[in-house]
Amino acid sequence: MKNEPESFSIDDLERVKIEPWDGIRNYQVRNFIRDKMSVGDKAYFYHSSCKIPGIVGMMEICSDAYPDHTAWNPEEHYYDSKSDPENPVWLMVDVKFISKLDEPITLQELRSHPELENMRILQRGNRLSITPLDKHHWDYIQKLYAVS
DNA sequence: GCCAACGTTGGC
DNA sequence: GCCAACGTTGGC
Repeated sequence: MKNEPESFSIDDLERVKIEPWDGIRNYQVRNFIRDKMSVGDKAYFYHSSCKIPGIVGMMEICSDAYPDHTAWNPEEHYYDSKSDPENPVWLMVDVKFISKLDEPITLQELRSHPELENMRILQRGNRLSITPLDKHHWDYIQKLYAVS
């Protein structure tokens, strides 16, 4: 799950422990959190659009998908007139902090492992802020995680 | 700041 | 339904 650390970082999550992952405004990503995610699933937190992009920690999904109310408020940056309480187009999930890496697993490092080359987040042109991970990719990164 | 890649929008 | 134009993402 990607986020720009300037808006919300792993340190922020460590501080608040649980956070609604709001602001999803892409249908593929919405369908993914709605249909494929379950409470108890784990996710890597990835910092994007920053000096050293990469995996910085781990978290757990701790809610089902529910309406993203920030889409209803014209004051909000992610306001979207298509969505309202009667017809909530956009959804979010709550995530819970698990751990933070002392040293991030950088994008550069991820790319250096041929075992990971098919990971969605590493594909050219991938723009989805949340991407599913194959189990073998998750497990492989777990090994990198253990030594970071 | 640049630019490739992609999703969305809207005219037709 | 097509597709050009536009906005956004995100690495570099």
